[in-house]
Amino acid sequence: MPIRQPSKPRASRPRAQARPYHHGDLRRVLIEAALQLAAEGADVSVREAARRAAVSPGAPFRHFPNRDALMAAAAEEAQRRFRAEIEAALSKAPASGPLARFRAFGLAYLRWALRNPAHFEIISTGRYFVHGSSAELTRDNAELIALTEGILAQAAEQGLLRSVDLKRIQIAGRALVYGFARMNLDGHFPRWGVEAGEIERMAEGALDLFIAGIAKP
Amino acid sequence: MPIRQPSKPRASRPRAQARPYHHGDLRRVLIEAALQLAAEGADVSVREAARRAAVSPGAPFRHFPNRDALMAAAAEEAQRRFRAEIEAALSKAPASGPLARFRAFGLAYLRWALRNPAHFEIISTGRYFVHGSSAELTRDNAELIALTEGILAQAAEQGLLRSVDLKRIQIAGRALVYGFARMNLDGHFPRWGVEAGEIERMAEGALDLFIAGIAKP
DNA sequence: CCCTTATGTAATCATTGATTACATTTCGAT
DNA sequence: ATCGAAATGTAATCAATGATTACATAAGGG
Repeated sequence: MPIRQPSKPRASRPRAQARPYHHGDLRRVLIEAALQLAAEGADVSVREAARRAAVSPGAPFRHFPNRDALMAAAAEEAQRRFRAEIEAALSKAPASGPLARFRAFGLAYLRWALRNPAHFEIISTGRYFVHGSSAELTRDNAELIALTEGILAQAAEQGLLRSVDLKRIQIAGRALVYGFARMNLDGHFPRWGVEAGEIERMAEGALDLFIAGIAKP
Repeated sequence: MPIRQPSKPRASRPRAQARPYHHGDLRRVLIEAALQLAAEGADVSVREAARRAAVSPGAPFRHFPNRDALMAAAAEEAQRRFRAEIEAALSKAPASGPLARFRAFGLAYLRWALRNPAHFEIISTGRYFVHGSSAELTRDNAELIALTEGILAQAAEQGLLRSVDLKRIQIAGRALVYGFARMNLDGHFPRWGVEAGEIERMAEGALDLFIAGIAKP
């Protein structure tokens, strides 16, 4: 695993070749290429990523033992961005009530998933690499879940919920936003897509319906 | 498109070869092989389906123009089974109230999806063939949606719902069951899987929570 | 009975993931 | 500074797969 961050390839003797033999930060570039390919809707192949990095087809295997490892690394990067966006949204509504924070969380989740469908798929689907093989991904995800559990616990403390079965609420809420994100991803909103924002408004409506359902009347 | 159902290959002159040159019903067998492969967790390849049918690698292309067409046919078959199970469940609760029927629908949906994850994926994911390329699949799915809309309309007529925004309820409910089914499919219930039935009970709980949320108190 | 059509086989090609042998660069120990 | 080991890239190669083409065989209607 290449950990060191090599400085820009030193301008040494072999000035003849345009590209230096060593790439500089191939690992990062390959991950970026994989994410870009996914975002373009193309299927991610190691060779195509290598092609985009202007490198031989075998080079990526110096950094990733196999295709799955590349996809796992790409998933970790995507998950970082996903999580950053959610935490940013929450930090903008710090003092609001627990249910408002719950809503902000769900909305940020939905917005990111709807706007980065291919990256959401890589993160969530466990088809591109063995699910659970990345400790970072597992930990990040667990922390997000713990975050919602904390918010729900606050809501329960303040007597805002009809039911105190927090686990059930948590799972149902997760299934709702996950389902919405995946329905979009899987092409279940054909004609709505024509007007951008329509799907996000539907998602917001579904989330509000759910929250109204769990809130004490 | 081979429509005719050929009778068992006639025992004519060339008795020497064990298998007759013509297969009998290769199309059906290939679809079955594809579904079986998916159910086993293997990725479905045309060649492997041909192998299972004991036929040359090129033979499937006499029945399907490409891999996607085979997958689409497999999806149609799976959808038929899915729909049959839902309609059977509904026919067993014909006279119950609309909310009970809504619940029965959701439960049948979840049970089938949880017990036939790979087939559910083929139906729903639009990754194995161009989503919308199969008119039968599209129609079947639309009819299932119309079914739930009818049930919800009944519930609204009888004043059982807190909100009359049926479209929103429909979408949210669909996202919930779809999300639960896909979370299972995508490996988001790791440790719960140890005890079979645990996931189904969680699904039932989430569904009941949702129904309690939309029902008038 | 023959001829058209449907259906299967065999050979072949491009793409892809993966491995191996070899070349070049980098870096630390001396 | 220099030398050798480790890191990193290239070239060649392999097996599997989707797909196409030329050819072989079966089925059934005139």
